[in-house]
Amino acid sequence: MTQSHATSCAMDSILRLLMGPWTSYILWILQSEGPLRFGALKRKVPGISAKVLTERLRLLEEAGVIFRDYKPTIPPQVTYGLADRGKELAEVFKTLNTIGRRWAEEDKMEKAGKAA
Amino acid sequence: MTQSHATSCAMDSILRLLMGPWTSYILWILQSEGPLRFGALKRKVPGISAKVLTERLRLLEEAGVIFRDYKPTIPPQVTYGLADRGKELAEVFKTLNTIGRRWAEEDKMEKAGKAA
DNA sequence: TAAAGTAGGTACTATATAGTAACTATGAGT
DNA sequence: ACTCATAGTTACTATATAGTACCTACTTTA
Repeated sequence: MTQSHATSCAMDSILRLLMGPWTSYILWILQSEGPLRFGALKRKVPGISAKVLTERLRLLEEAGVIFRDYKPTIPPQVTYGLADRGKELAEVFKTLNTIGRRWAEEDKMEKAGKAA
Repeated sequence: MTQSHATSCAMDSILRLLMGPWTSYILWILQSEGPLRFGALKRKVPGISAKVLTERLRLLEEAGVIFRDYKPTIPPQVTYGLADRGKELAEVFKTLNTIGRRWAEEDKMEKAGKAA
């Protein structure tokens, strides 16, 4: 049995989406830099391959978290940006980020205390 | 290059923790049912193996999200429950859950609208 | 004497998927 | 004629890890 049985809550589908590799980083960039073209976005996420970036963007678009604006010029122009749902998520991100920072702080203090 | 390079933000480590298989489900149960013994918890997460449950619990404990209370009786009694950090996360969970539910609602409406 | 329950640990396998490299069409520039 | 850029796609490989099955020590109960 795979875990799909047990993942009944709505939150889980969001987590599953967000947790793909690079995903949170991609959203973070789109949130802080605004809409970007594929190539520009790829350059902002050093190390990601076109394949994986495409994969992630497709999933995020399908979930309605980002929009995709395709202009069939030559060469084509494809722009990605946060949709309403993405902006909603960005708020939660900020909370998680704050919590994460505080935890890291606490852990550091704890370690320093033990070392003393 | 693996993605570790790119995951600089604090939020990411939390997401990475939460997203392990079953993890959010485990936390959800501990939040709604209170502290549970290993066996009881395992029974509440149908389909999970002892190995994976142990693995997840260890990670959550290491992150300070849950506590582990070990009593070396025979047979041993080990109780797990939400620590302060876990309760903090539970708040974010509720937000995500609400958002997830609304999205699912919206998606359903959308689909119904298209079908008509 | 044997089975069952506790809380796991160990060894192995199977599979999903991240990563790599090469390829697509089109046009612009030199 | 050749290269570069765009926005991907396709085919292949490599690896991390979820899953399965079996093991531990000890006691209680039948």
